[in-house]
Amino acid sequence: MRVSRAQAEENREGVINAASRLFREHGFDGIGLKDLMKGAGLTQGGFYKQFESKADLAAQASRRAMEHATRRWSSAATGNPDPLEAVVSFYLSMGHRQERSDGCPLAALGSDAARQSEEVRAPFQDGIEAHLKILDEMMPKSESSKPCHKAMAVLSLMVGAVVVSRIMTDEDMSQHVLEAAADEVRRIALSSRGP
Amino acid sequence: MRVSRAQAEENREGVINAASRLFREHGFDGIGLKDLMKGAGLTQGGFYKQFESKADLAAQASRRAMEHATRRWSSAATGNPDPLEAVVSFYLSMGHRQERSDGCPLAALGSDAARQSEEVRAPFQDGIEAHLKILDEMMPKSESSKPCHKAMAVLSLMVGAVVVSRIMTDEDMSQHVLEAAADEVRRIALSSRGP
DNA sequence: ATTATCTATAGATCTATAGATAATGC
DNA sequence: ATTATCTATAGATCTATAGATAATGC
Repeated sequence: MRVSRAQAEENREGVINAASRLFREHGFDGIGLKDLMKGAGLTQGGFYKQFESKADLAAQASRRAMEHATRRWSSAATGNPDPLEAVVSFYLSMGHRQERSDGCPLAALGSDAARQSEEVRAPFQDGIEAHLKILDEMMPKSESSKPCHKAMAVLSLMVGAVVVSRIMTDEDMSQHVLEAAADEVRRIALSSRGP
Repeated sequence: MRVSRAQAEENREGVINAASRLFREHGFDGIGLKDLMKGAGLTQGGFYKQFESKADLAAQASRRAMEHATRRWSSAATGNPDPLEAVVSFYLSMGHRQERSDGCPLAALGSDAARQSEEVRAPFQDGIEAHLKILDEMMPKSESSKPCHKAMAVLSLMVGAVVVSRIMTDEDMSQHVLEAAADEVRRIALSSRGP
């Protein structure tokens, strides 16, 4: 029954990784400890030897998910002639709309996260800052505006568009929302970029 | 114990109204039938004489909340010299950020709604269309673009900003996000409005 | 007589804990 | 001997149903 320390650590990571997907799919309140552990091939009983509480796992799984999302933005941006377009084209796509469990945690858990304790919201705060930093690099350098001003608007627009798009039952309108958001993101990035 | 038919109908409405607030506060999975009924001063037992299921109440409460939100936009807009500014100033405010249970259902329940059945998502779809119609009136008339193109981007931006703003633990940044979104909404509305 | 609401309960599931089991690590 | 994971369980809560109660509506 007992496994090596290395294996135990691997199992713990497995739970966090599974939870990062399962929470995005079902919400923090939509899945129980039994299924979270089963997601990593374990049983419920070991949970409290690995984590302080369900909120503790929620916090760690959210951090994992946000870091993964940040890396995805980062790698889409670096080495691309048009970094913003690269991000827009995967984020504001019907593919992203459909795969909640592997997509942006802000869109999948945003409304849920707002209801959580600081413990759970903190990793989102950090992840948002990391996203803004990446986005800000792509924005026109306007000396007058406050830090990340445009990046904040663009992130809000992108997250909001995916949330709204996922709610809609009308698939055509749903896609139209993503396209409208993409067009506007491009306009924001172009604005005042000239001389 | 039995009450008049008029009172019974009033009680039913009371449950829907209470639920429309309580779901926004706690999420669809974050509150049970007992507390939903208690919100209207009733006990759990009568629930299934009033509603088909919890999802049925979720759908009706969501419709009620979306209709209320639409009226709020509508009344802020009509009779105001600058309708968009009127909507922006209540929607993208710290006051709205803080009062989840009386605020926009899209921001409070967006991520949750995306996980629900069509039955529950349909009232959101209808409410989104109603919001877009109001917003579209305020947008510059561009003959070339598709219907509600800019309105869709503005709605996404506003919803996303409130969602992101509510997640953030850093209050200053949280307010900054709302301000950045407000600035960008104004820019979008102004763009290509000139000759 | 009908029925709106109540109390009570079934059966499932939730978070969390206790103690057994069996393999690691010393 | 220690400990990672297991089975089992406590106690609360969840959705949903059954049947009692008491007031309305005919």
